[in-house]
This record gives sequence, structure tokens and C-alpha cells, in this order.
Amino acid sequence: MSVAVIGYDRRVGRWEPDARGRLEQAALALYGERGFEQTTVADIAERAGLTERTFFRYFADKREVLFWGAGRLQDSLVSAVVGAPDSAAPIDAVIAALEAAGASFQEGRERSVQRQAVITANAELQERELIKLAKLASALAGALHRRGVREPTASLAAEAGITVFRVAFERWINDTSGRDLPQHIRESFDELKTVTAGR
Amino acid sequence: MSVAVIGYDRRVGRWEPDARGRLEQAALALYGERGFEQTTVADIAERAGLTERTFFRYFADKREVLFWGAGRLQDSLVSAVVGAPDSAAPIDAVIAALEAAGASFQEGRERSVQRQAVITANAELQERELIKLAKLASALAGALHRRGVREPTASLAAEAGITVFRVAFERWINDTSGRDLPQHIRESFDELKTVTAGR
DNA sequence: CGGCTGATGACAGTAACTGTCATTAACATA
DNA sequence: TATGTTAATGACAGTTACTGTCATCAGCCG
Repeated sequence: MSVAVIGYDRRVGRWEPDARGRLEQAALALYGERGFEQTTVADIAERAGLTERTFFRYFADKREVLFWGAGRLQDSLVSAVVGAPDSAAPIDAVIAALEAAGASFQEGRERSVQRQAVITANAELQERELIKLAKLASALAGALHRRGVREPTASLAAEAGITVFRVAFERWINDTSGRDLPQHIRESFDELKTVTAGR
Repeated sequence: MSVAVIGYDRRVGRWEPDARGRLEQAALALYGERGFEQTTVADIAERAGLTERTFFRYFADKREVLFWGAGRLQDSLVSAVVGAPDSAAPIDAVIAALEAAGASFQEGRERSVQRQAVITANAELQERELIKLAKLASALAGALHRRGVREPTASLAAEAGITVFRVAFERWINDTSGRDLPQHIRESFDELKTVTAGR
């Protein structure tokens, strides 16, 4: 049994620690090696030294391994928007929050690139990504409501912000010039302003 | 066998005609009655007097029944954008196309309301809707490219247009004032302009 | 009349996900 | 120390979406 082999002596509790982390690591590795569809949950569980059933105790489905981190991102964005200076216009509060969060992506760019390659190669994963972004937009609209912003202004500012982020993120991933994500966000936002400006 | 019962005498070919239409009708009815998850493909096939296997010959998956019409919408939007006057700014070409397409939704508003209720009640269906809209945005960006618009302007104009459409569509669905979809699109677009305008 | 075609059925198979109960080291408490 | 409780996992059966493959057979065409 690999469970017994892998560092049994170091184990404190009854089981090898960090089951969730091991599952995540196994899944990401396999998705990268063979692709998402070609990886079964049984494969992942086996590599992690666990069973399929345990996988589904930690992740709602096979896709969620790649996305459960989105919750933290959402929380930090929401508090940034809520805590923005009263003087900030809705869209500026949103963009500033995205820039700040974008900065923390900077360090793990290579990881983001690989993750995005897995997602881009699979339609199901793109669907999941889109709904996470939609929830993010919805949460940001809620944060704007807390600032006293009304509809449809709040939704449009939040959705426009997410649009800027998506375009900027894609450009950052494919960027060879070394510009960082916050910078791409600023540029895309400026471009959006230009695009929507009446003549 | 219900196949034999349902108008056997009127049948011209070997089988009851319009298998696809019968499957679609059965699926929409069942999704409305019991909800999407509580409906199995076997249920749908049975009501249509066909087998599960045949369902999957017409629809790639259980969700696609609700979305295969999106292809036509996309085609009409793309040709509207391509055929817009040279003088039209990118975003205006997109919004005009959406308004025109939106007008054709007007007649079947009740149908749209019911369909949207089914989608809103199910996360999987929302995912599919989002990816259809994303493809739409991508196609619109492509249409703008054909007008000589460059990146990131094309993507941003297309995505911003889709954002406007989404917000407008939601408001139209929940509207009690009787304003039509094109009008909601105009209003949302104006609001977006205001939101993104620098002070 | 006979051969071909295309829509469908029959059937077996895979894999994602769920429900349920059993197991057992660790821990708490008497 | 004994004993009951808990929490993480395993075992296992079941459902259902979806796929591959081959059989069927009415209608059409030569």
C-alpha cells in the first residue's frame, strides 16, 4: 500500500496528512500531463493514495480542483471595493481592487500560464471559469450596493470591471513584453473608456 | 407503443417525422414541469417516442436542447456588424446589431421568461449560457476585425456589447413596465457610457 | 427485383457523482 | 485503565450522462 510507504513514520494522525493538498497536486499534475478529459478521478485518487470517494469529499466535482481558490480572490476583491475611499467612482473602485489583486498574481505567473493552458484546452473548464467570473461580478455589484450605488450602475460597473480583467488577463498570459498584470488592467480600462466614449 | 399510437396513419416516411422537434418539445416541457436535474434523458426520449441514443444523435448533451438556437442568433449578429455603415464606431455597430436582434425576441417574451426561469434555477445551465455568450462575444470581435478594428479594441467593444446585452436582457425579463428589449439595450448602453466616463 | 441508404433501436461499456454503512486511530471522559 | 465518541477514510452498490458498435428495415433507385 502506497499509503503505508509514503512517510508512514512521519505521520502524526491516523492518516497521511493534507489529503486535500495531495489530491490537488495529483490532479494538477495529471491534468497537465495527459489533459483534463484523459484524467479520471480514479487516477487522481490513486496518485494521491486515496479513493475516489474521498476526492469527492474535498471537491464538488472534477473541475473544482482548478477553481476553489476563486473564493479567496472574491473575498479580497469585495473587501477592497467596500473599503475604497468614498470619493472613488464605482468603476474606479472596482478597477483599483482588480489592480491590487492582480499584483498578487504576478509572482506565480508561470503557474497561471500553465493553469490557463489546461483551461483553454477544455470547454467544460472554460464554462466553470466563466461562471466563477460571473459570480465575482455579482459579488462586486453587491459590494457596490453597500457603497450606496444603485442598479443598473452597480451591475454595469462590476461587469465592465470583469470584462477589463478578462481581456487584461488574457493579454498578460500571452505577453512577452514583461508588462505586469496591473499595468494590463490599466491599459485595458483606458481602452474601454475610449471604446465607449461617444464622439 | 406510443409511436404507433401517435398519428401512425399520417406518417409518410418510415418513422414519425421531426424527431428533433419532438425531442426538443418533450425536453422543454419536462424541464419546465420537474426541473432540469429531475429530468432524465430517458424521460425525454420516452415522451418523444424515441430512445435515449437518438436524443444524443440530435443534441450533443442534455443542456444543448436549450441552446442550439444560439447559432442562428450569432450568425445574424455577425452579419449585422459586418454590414454596418463604415462610419459606425465599433461599439455602435455592436449595439445596433444587438438592438436589431433584440427586437425579434420581443414577440416570444413569455417563452423567453420561461426558458430563463429554467436556466436560472440550474447552475449547469448558467454555465452553458455563459459560454454561448462568450462565443458570441468572440464572434463579434471577429466581425469587428473584418471591419478593420484592431485588438484590444475589438474584444473590448464586443465584450462590452455583450455585457450591455446581458444586463438589458435580465432587466427586460423582470420588467413590468412594458419597455421592450431594444429600449433596455439602449438604456443600459447609455448607463455604461456614464459609468465608464472619466470625470 | 435486389441492393443501398439513412434513421432508428438494442445493447454493452465507461466514468462522474451520490448514498450509506463499516472501520478504526485518536481523543475525551469516567 | 476502560469505554464511549468522533472524524477521516474505505467499501460498495447504485444512478445517469454519454459513447461505440452493430443490427434492423422501409423506402428509394437502378
